[in-house]
Amino acid sequence: MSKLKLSTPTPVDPIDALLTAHGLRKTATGRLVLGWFLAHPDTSYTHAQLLSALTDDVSLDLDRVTLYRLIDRLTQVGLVLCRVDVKRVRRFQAMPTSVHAIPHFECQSCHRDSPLAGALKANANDLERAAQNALESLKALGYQGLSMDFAVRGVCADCANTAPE
Amino acid sequence: MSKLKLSTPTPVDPIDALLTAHGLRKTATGRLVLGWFLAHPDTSYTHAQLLSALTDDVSLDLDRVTLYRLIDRLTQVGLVLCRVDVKRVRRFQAMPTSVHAIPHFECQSCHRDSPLAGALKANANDLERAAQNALESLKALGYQGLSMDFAVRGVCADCANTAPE
DNA sequence: CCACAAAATGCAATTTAATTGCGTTATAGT
DNA sequence: ACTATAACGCAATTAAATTGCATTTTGTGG
Repeated sequence: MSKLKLSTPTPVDPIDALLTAHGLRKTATGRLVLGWFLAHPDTSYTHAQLLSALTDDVSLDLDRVTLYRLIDRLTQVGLVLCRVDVKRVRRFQAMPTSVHAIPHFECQSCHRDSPLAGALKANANDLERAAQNALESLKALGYQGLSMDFAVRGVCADCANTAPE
Repeated sequence: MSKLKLSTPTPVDPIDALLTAHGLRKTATGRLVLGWFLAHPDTSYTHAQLLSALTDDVSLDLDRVTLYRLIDRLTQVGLVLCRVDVKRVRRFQAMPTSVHAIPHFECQSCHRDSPLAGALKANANDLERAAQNALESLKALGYQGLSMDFAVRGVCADCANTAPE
């Protein structure tokens, strides 16, 4: 089998490609940070966690503010997903490519955030299907980089029982 | 028609009843604040908004910290719903009695938070039904004061089009 | 390859929501 | 009425995130 000449003589780094495709510059930190997110899909980090992870694991030494601004750029163009957790802290992760709604419960008494997969056994599938369809509709309308978050808030059974009556 | 003697000689204020039923004391501020929430269902307030609303409309003059702690108590027992908005600020409202999932979209580019009712025309009903069923399951399991929040995050069509390409 | 405008970086100072400590006052239960 | 406990008010503090500004790096056009 004969060797094929690559269409691009200089092989393109997929991360660089993403950066330029979204109008961002190819800086050392930009590559490392986006690389980190892509290497850890489905995991979300606070700004502080990300900062220490980068310094420890990638020995990237950058300023807090620089990281804030870089993350801002990444979220603005839809490469990174940002949500605010129950403790009012932003959490960042790679924008998922295929998404499902993962229902979770936030107890206002014990402040625990727990998945509802177990409690919703029967309904989970319906919910998932409805959510997927909704997502498709939005995509068709031009929305990009979609991620769903289905939250239920209240008082969990444990706290309700421990309650004053 | 003869007058009936009330079962409770001293008529019970519904707000007082709620307070005691949830193990809270009947203080002047507690009554006023819970009263305000119940008088404005489906409307959420930040701590600052609530504070000025109370001083302006009910001429209740209380300390910031006191309001924080009072709201904490009300949310802990499930009388008040607390969520964190996209600007990382807590928003409080009366815990809804009958709830539906109101899908909304948070754009990570323009930071607008818009309802998805329009965009989801076709899917809204399915989603609503699935959500309602899920809620019923949770109620049966002992969860209390349930409220749903269905959030979709990403880049809205407007921002995606204005993008660098 | 060089120059120059625009974007990215680092550091210091600041903003804002929310929390903690503590002495005082009001409420509930006996 | 009396007492333990919860609620209150004030001052000080915490923690995440933002802003301003001077300096360096990146992309682009000659």
